[in-house]
Amino acid sequence: MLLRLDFNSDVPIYQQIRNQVVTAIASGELKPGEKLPTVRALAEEAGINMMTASKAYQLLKAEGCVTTGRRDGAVVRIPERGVSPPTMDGLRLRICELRLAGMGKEEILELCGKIFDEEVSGR
Amino acid sequence: MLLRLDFNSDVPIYQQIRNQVVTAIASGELKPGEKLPTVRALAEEAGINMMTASKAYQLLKAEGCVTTGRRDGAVVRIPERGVSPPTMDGLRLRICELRLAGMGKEEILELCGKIFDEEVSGR
Amino acid sequence: MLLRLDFNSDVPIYQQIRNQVVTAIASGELKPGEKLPTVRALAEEAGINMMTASKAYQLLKAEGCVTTGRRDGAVVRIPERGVSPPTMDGLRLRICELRLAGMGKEEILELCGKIFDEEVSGR
Amino acid sequence: MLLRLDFNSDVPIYQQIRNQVVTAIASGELKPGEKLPTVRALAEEAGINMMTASKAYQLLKAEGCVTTGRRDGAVVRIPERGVSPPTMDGLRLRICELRLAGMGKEEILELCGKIFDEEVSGR
DNA sequence: GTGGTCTAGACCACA
DNA sequence: GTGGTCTAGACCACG
Repeated sequence: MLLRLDFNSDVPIYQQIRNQVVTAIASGELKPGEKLPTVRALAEEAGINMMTASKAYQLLKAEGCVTTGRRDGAVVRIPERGVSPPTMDGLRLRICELRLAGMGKEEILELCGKIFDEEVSGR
Repeated sequence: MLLRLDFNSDVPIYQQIRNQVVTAIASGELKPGEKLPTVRALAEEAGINMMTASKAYQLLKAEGCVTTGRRDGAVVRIPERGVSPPTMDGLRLRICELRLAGMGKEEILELCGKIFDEEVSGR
Repeated sequence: MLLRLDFNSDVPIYQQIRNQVVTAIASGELKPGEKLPTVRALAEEAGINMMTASKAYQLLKAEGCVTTGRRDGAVVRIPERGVSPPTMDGLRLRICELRLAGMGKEEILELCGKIFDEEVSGR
Repeated sequence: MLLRLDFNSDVPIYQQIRNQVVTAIASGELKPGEKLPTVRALAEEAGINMMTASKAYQLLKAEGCVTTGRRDGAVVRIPERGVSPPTMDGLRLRICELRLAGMGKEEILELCGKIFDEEVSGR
């Protein structure tokens, strides 16, 4: 899995990592049981600090997307939790933005369907 | 239009304002040509710093959602720009999160349609 | 409020801080709305790093015991959450330990009542 | 006696073992004089490192909950020591957490009594 | 001036 | 060798 980090973004690096891992799991690129790089390896690969990498893993752990044991490093999991309020709020906002960009209901649904198919094609 | 600000949120105040204005325009609660309060008035009403209110308007102006006249007045308009990359990225992320929360394509599309109907009912 | 940190303890410093704040809130020493020192002030007072102090506040924030805004620093809150599983597990373990120390049911209940009265006397 | 280890927990494996043995003794599931598996056997059964198993036994021995013979054998005993400070501190913390979760004195005592009855029923 | 983020190191408990 | 913790600084967004 290849990370694409934007160091100039307002989005914290650890959040970018979290987002990309979430996306990768949803798309099937990362499968349950698969091992993620160690914090050290990730930090070196991505050219970031260990603590930043660690924080990303802690976020993912708190969401139930990975388990970080003392044995295996970080391992991918499928979380059991339902939809979180931030997810709903974010979705609502994006749909409003699409509406403002001139899209109608059908267009939006088509777009969402297309995104779903693209992202989850591998699964 | 009533602003609901959460001062404990991680989302910056100015961003909350921007989001709520965007949502209000999308829902038809705010209509093109309608005048928004001045920066000063908004700051007083909401109990926030003038710089914060100003920043929110700047954001909205940059997105083409308002036009700001000579003084502080801001007038609602419908932006002409298409869908922005952040919007697309955000939407993609939310859909991945829904997928990870266990929802299938049909459920997600249904949810999006429901949100659209709720938010844009007034228009 | 005075913090007593044991730098030789296995319990992480940020956890010690969290525990003492929780105890202080329960005892009424800290009241809702009361302001906690800034991370910088706390770090200096306690002779610890800013990030350690910050982590303690983040823990408390995640538990709903404080709100850390960009305006006021950290402010004490009464959390709305119910009893967490770790609390129950910890309580269960301690009761077993008391049993093993030779205490009977009545003695244990008396002890718990005494602790409650001591800790929550100020409230 | 069946160990239930959570390798994803933040609680160290050896501590989990210690806790469960303590609980088992308190509940009467393990009786004084009863033999525990050797370090080697325990490690194999539970799929853990021998050092981890050994550390758990060392903990229990230090607390007076087992006596270890010449080889690896460990025999259950009832400790003579009184209540340890960590136990008291932990109990105090849990009671504060319960208080913060909104429980009153009566509720807490009732809960403690219920836990006692459940855990120590077999004795 | 606040908390949030990040860096570049170090030490330690765990396994 | 892993992740967790901590330090001593720095920069930045927010207000």
